Amino acid sequence: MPVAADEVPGLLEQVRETADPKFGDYTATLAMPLAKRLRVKPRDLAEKLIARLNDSPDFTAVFEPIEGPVGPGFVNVRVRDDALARGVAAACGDARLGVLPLAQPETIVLDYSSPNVAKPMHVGHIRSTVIGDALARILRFRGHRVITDNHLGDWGTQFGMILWGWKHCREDAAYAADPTAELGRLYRLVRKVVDAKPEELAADPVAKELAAAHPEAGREVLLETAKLHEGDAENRKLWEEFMPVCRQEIERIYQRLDIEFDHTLGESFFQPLLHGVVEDLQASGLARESRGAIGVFLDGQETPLLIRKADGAFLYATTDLATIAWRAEHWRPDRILYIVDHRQSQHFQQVFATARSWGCRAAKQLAAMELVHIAFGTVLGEDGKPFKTRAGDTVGLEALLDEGVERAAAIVGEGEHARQGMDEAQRKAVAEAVGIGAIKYADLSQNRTTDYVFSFDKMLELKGNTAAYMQYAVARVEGIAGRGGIDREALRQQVAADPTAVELVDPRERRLALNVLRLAAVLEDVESDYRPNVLTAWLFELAGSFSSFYDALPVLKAEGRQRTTRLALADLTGRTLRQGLELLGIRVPKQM
RNA sequence: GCGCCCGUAGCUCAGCUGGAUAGAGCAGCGGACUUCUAAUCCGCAGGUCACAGGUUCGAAUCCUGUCGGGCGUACCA
Repeated sequence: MPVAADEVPGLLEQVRETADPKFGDYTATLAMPLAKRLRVKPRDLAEKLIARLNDSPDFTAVFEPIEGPVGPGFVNVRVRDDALARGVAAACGDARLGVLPLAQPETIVLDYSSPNVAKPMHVGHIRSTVIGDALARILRFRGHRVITDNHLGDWGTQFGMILWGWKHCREDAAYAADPTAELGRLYRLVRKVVDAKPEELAADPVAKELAAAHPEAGREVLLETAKLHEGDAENRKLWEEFMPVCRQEIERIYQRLDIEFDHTLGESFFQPLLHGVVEDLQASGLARESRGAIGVFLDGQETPLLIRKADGAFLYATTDLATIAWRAEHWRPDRILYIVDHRQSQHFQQVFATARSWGCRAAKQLAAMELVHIAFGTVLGEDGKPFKTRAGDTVGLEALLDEGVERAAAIVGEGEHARQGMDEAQRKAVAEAVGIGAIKYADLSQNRTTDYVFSFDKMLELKGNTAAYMQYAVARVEGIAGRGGIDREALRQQVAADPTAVELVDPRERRLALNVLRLAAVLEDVESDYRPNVLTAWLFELAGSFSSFYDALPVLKAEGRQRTTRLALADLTGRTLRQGLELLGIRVPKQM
């Protein structure tokens, strides 16, 4: 058959799960396009293909013999029950649940979260943080060398605001009592003074008065920022004093979200390099002066990428370029992934294009590196507008987490008798896992490219496609093991050593087995489009097939091989669901 | 103006490198707890996939156009 070797992967892509079990487990659609090119009838081609497959011992070891093509030329296959059982047994005995580490791992840098210090974290940060963390965990689990870096905004105008506020309206007592809160207050106050709309200002007498007393506040704030950047001793000292306070505040939220970074190299870290970036780009002819500023003019771009303002200050494009070069030089990654909202897509397009053609020290590395902007949509309120409080402020991230946990706690408190035995500490841990899990899961289960409507009522429904549904399924597995006094480790060793101990009879056992063995394929799909929702969709399916299984088929009361089979399936499903949720950064309580 | 993204069930969304009757959840209706956690399960009902063309054996998916929405578009990040 004249098919070029490099076409094979594409053809194999045309094997997928069937839409309906009556067509078998998998279907291949490759006969139709291939037949067209070879100018033969699709069904004839499919017939030949089937004959060869049926003759191949490798094929028949795993699949039932194929009877013939269906419809225009579909080739439908069904996995042999004994082969499926062997797969379950093998996964049971494997710490990685049957997922082989990648043969060719890459070094991948992930850039996500990146809050501005000194500004309270708000809903706007949740998507980048949660999606980035999940992708980092998934890529790492697959076997890649992952480097996570939190590119903190620690050098921008917001510090000018805080410095100005510090000098004009600080309250020392408040700062002594709670520095974070006072700095937060100063930031919010000065931001209003500087760029609030008239109606917003009217609603805040303190800010209004301050604005009236300092009509030049906006300019003065920029001046404070500029002084900091120029190395002014007083501002620099204050910056050094404020930074740990701000970092601590952010760290507390990350701890609650179970998020850790390998590095936190903020904008300030790259600040000494910025001058060189501009000189370099000018020298290479990529950047030139225009209207007093310096920008990179790219073909097909209406506007330049500005790297230095007319007043001499650098911009975030400058920092981004410096950062890319630094990472290329020091980490030599194959890929850098930026998990940043979709509004910055043009910015990244320009930054990436500039970096690729930039002839700096790391030029070779830069040219070979894959730079990816992983964009996501805006978080909206239930009114379909950007998520704000009733007063019109952005919603603080911490308050959001509190509310999620609080609502979850109310639900944990009521209902099922099994929960009545839990002590206070357990309930609290469950509420935290369910509440935070719900918030993370709601975000991750949405296709990241679209805007998403934030609704506690929906995410804490605790039915349907929510974190709690999966957590509950795991708790049920734990319940079986606990109630039955099962030594799970021994069970795993037993079935791994003797796969014939597993025998799939009931269609629900079969469906569960087919589903639970898909983890590796699903993670591969997640990586190909950087979409965690592929993982959540599968977890939901898996938990669903487990719930049906659990509901209809007794496990502990079964006997002999049937009992072993069901125990093995339950154990494997529990572990797999737990692993999947952990890859999303979601905690899984043993009991709930 | 130009560029990017998006219009799928009453609501919130999957599905988008073309595949068989378009899927979930919620809401609605009807069933299932003396039996391993009912935060569950089983069933019913509900859609001209914005619209119009085109490519194809086959289109929610690819191409073109129209309408509607969001975002971005020179010195914020």
